[in-house]
Formats: sequence, structure tokens, C-alpha cells
Amino acid sequence: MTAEPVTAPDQRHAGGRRPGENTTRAEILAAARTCFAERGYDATSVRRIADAAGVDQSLVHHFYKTKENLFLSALEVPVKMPDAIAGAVPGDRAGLGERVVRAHLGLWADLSVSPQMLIMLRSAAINSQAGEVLREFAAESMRAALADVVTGETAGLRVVLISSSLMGLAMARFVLELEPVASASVDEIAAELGPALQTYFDPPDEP
Amino acid sequence: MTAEPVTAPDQRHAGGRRPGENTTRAEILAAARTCFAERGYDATSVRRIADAAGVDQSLVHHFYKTKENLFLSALEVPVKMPDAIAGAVPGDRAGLGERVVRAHLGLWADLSVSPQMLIMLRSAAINSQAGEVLREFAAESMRAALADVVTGETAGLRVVLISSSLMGLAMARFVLELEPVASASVDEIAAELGPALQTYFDPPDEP
DNA sequence: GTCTATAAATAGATAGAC
DNA sequence: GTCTATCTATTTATAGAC
Repeated sequence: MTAEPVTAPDQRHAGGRRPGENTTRAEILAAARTCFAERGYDATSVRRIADAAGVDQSLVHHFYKTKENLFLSALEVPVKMPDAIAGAVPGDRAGLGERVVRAHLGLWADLSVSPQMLIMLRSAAINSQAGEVLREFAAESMRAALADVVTGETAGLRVVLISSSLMGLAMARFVLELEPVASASVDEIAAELGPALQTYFDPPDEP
Repeated sequence: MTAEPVTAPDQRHAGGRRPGENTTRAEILAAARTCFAERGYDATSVRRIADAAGVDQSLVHHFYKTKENLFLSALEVPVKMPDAIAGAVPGDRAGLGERVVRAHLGLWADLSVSPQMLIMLRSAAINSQAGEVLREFAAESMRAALADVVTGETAGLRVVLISSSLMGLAMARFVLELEPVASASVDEIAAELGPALQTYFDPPDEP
């Protein structure tokens, strides 16, 4: 009952070279992002990624050599992430907390970066490489983005506490899917978390 | 509440055989806690736990049957966790934020509960059972402990945001070991995070 | 209670045909 | 570029001797 596989019903590139940039490599990467984001590094087998991409397992190795290397490619953080936070800085000082929360949630709504963020968050606790990438983002990138507005003796600590709060929010909302924060609107979260973050911009012991 | 029989140290049975409640079972559990806390569920093999306990692999199965069952035992959260947060409630309202932070960090300093908390936090992003335990603690237990002091229309959301902040702090300090929050003193953290949490107890739009 | 030995499944990775 | 077939290592788990 399976119809004859009709060997490649023509599509010859007579004479011409370059079968064109093949999309298989990109499809494998996309499938890997989905799988890693859903299950993390260990629980995702190369075979599963291959199935999700509709290709053979050995093709994954052909393109990315090792699983670890593929994971690093899947994890690659777009440059726009730190920029998005920095973009929340300009404006009135009283609204800083809210704008930072909205900028952060805006990244999670951006499908070109949110899979990588989910991979990072879901794997950081176990995988040392994901942990390093998250550390870099939560510390250095945040510090650079907020250097002008978080000042004072304890600025270093306060920047990381801002990162921690946003990390906790993301864990609750996107990883644990904890209610009611998982299905709350951006407005509702910004209205509550914004003022909390604001205390780091206006430290109570500032002269 | 399965309440492990916690081998009473003494309780001799004169003449009888019974080499007494053997400590091997407890040693395996302790080794499992250490390993799971360090590496998470997937990366911890039964063999590694057995080695850490100084016993054979098959003994682990003999006592705990399956790896998953052992993990659940290792994860078992002491009842005192919610109580510790509730214990921070009495006192002047202005100091609530700080007291909650100190209560939370006090739990992490308690060696009878911190391994379980680390297991939970490190595995929750990947392991559904650990995730469920963490959800239960971050939502229900927190809500019960703070019901009297977090009030108003958005109380449900604000309780979970408090949980999220504490979760983010624990991730940064104990899992990622992110500086400077990893080596900051309890006083320093309480001084900065306390006022941020305080905004949830005194919502700006309260009548 | 504690060990040896091993079953049974699955993992990542490679070789080579087409 | 894509597939089939397979190697090797490691996993959880069990059976059975002592």
C-alpha cells in the first residue's frame, strides 16, 4: 500500500552548481531550540532533535559535530537583549522600575529571542555553560545597561538584585508557570513589580 | 506525609538479632541529597550516589527501589519551611520586608533544610516533580504564611511576586553564585532587598 | 544486608554507501 | 547531502550467591 517512493521526481540542476543554501542546517537548529527549551540539555537526545527536524540523526552530527556544540549554537544570545534593557533607561526617574519590567517582558514576547532565554533559564541550574551565559547577562550586561541610573556605594549589589528579581519573575511565569503570575497581564505585573524595582533606583539611604 | 522513621539512635533489643536499624539507608539518603543538590536529577547516576555513600549500587535499589523514588525522598521538604516565613510576620509593619528576607536566608543557613531547597531549585526547571513541590511552596505555603499582611485586590499576585523575588535571590546566590550577591552578608542583602519587598506589604494604591 | 554478575535499554558518535 | 548500519559506553534495574 505504500506507494512507490518515486525516486526524486526530477529537480535536477542541470549544469548549474550550488543546490542553493540548504535550509536543513537551520531547520535542525530551530528544532534544537524547541527541544532544549522544553526539556533542557540532558533530557533532550540528539535523536529527538533529528525527529523534530524530520531528518536523520547522523545529519545532526554532520552539521554540528557534537551535541554540546549544537547546544551552544542554540543558546547563542542575540545582541539585542542588553540593548532592550538599556532602552528603558531614558525617561523620568520615577517610571524607571516599570519601564525595566516592561522591557524585560518585551524580550520574552519577542520570538526571536525568547527561545534562547528559555533554554538559558531552564538549563542554567544544571549546565555550566548555560550558567555562564546567564551569569554574564545578569551581571555584566545588566550593569552596563543600568550604570547611569543605579548609583551609590552598593550599586553593584543592587544591579544584581534587579537581575535576580527579573530572573525570579521569569522562572515563575515562564518555567514554573505559577499562577496568578503566569497569566497576569504585562500591565498588572508592571504595576506591582515596577515599584519594587524602583527602590533600587532610589535607595532609601541616598543623601 | 510519609515521615521517614528517622532511626532512633538507641533503642536496644537485648538478645535479639537485628543488628539494629542499620544506618546504611540513611547514609544513602544523605549521599543522594548531596549529589542531587550538586548536579540535579539527570546528571546524578545511581552509581555515583552509591559511591558517595560507600556502598554498592544494588543496595541503593534494595532500599529505595527506583531512582525516582529515591529522588522524592531526597526532595522531601521539612515542615518547618513555611513556619519560618510565618514566623517573620509578627512585629512592626515597616520591618516586614527585612524580616521576611532574613527568615528566608535563615532557612538557607539551616543545614537540615538547605540541601532539600537546593535540590528543589536546581531541578525544578527540568524535573516535573521538583517543579510541583516548588510551586506548592512558592504559592500555597507562602500565601498561607503571609495572608494576614498581604491584602488588597492584587494580594494573590503580590504574594507570588514575593516568592519570585526570593526565588531569584536564591538562584543568584546559591545556584549561579553570582557576585556580589553570592558573598554579600545577610545584613547587606536584607538592607537592599527588604525595602523592595516592603512595597508589596504597603501597596502604593492602598486607600 | 551486602555483594557479583548481568540484563535491557538508550545514549552519543562514526564509517561508508549512494 | 542524506541515508543505513553499527560501535562503544553508560544507564537503570534485577537475579541470585553468600
